[in-house]
Amino acid sequence: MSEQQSYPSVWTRPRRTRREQPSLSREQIVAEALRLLDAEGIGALSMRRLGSQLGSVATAIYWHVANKDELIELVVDEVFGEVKVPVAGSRAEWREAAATLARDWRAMILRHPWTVHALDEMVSAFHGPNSLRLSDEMLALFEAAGFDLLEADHAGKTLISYVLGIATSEAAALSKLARGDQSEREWIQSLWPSADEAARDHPRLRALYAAYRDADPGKNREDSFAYGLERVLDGIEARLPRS
Amino acid sequence: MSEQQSYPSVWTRPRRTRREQPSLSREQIVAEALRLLDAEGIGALSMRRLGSQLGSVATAIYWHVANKDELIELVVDEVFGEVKVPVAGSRAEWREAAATLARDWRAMILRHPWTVHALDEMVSAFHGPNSLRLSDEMLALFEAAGFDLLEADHAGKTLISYVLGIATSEAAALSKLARGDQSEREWIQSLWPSADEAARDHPRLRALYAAYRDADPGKNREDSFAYGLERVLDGIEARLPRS
DNA sequence: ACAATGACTCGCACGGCGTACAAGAGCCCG
DNA sequence: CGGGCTCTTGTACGCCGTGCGAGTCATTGT
Repeated sequence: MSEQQSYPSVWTRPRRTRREQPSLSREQIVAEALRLLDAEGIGALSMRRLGSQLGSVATAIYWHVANKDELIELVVDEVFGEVKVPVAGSRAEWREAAATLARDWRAMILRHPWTVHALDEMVSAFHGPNSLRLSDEMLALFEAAGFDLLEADHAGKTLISYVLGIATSEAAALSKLARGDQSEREWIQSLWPSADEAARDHPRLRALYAAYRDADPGKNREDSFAYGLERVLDGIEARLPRS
Repeated sequence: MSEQQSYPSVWTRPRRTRREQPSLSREQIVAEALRLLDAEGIGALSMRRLGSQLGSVATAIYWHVANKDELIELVVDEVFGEVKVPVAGSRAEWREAAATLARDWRAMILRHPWTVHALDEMVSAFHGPNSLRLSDEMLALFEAAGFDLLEADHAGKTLISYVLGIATSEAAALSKLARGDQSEREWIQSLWPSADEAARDHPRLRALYAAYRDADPGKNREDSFAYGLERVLDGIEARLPRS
């Protein structure tokens, strides 16, 4: 469909497939964009590339989508759809439900680290159906725990700010690694010169690096996330009206 | 210096200013880049634009800086330099010191909302001198409070993850507004259709929007940040060995 | 039966981008 | 005087997003 060889005769030219349905659709475009983003990161998503991946051309996309930003908004709302909010009937269940939500949200960001580079579009995507649902369900979760509406909003924002902050750092590092600038070995090695340099003026940093020297970085990130999550939940739980 | 008119005579042509010192320097380039970023956002920073702003051309910059990413790393470390960590002698002072640090850090991000789009470069910039100092001083702050090295690291990461997460959201919204896509009035109006839409399926969201209807958005953000900050500090403080 | 409309797709062109590369220009040291 | 060092410039390449007009169907109105 994309190759334009010149056919020698009308007869050999393939009859235009009757247009049973449009060859492009918004869903198809969004799906392929998501595939590209997950596979190769934000740098690989260009309208030209996306068009050819769809067996078409860049400009054809503009019928279905206003511009690239809008396309990314759609993809962002799509991945918001992957986060499910657990329902908690009792206050006892609330803490575990909130923790599960936080872990799922972080996992979603780490599955799609390019979201980190789409923050502008995320602002708009917050009006998408999936993020509206997410916000609403989260509000419900915190209300069920015993907060009134406004404090439920604040508490929820607190939790997701923590998740967003830490997952964003992780995702940025991971996607930088994944883009193949350097392997994990080289990454650590590139750290050591500045660590030595730092040793002169910053003894605490040196001690910290030494402590992390031979640890599994993935496990470190998990532990660090889990630690902070407990602290944030502690702080929020302390505000709950005593049962 | 950038205009290349042909002079009619050797005499009218300005004598090449003897090169007392190079006409460009890394410091100068970084400073001008920062000015551009603060004034017009990340979209306005192109090597060509920066070059002409410096009375030169884009390619001249590459003598002083390897590439655009490295330039941004330098600017990012520069703004890290704006954050000062208060020293806390006693445990009693720790909480206020940590809160001050968090507020300063957020203020820095809101002063330079483009940092939000430079996350990849921030990962590298974490090896810059200013961020090393920042990390070290923060570690010291949490150690002084009574944590051992590793928990000080975790607790510090928790606090800055929260700050980063919430300030990032704020900055993304602010810089999108600032880019003039729409005024604050239009922004709120553009919210209402989707709020009405949301009302159908998401009654809690509607109630929340109504509650925020006539409030000052700036103050809301302040309150929200302050609330979460207290919760996070509560959660961390609860882990301190009892005095 | 035929024309008109609307839904899509495509080709072309514009102005911008980062940056590789090579040629200069001014200066210092021999 | 001449070579080499430091720094600046011009040119060029291959990308990018997207506005615009022309083309290609399927459907609808007459």
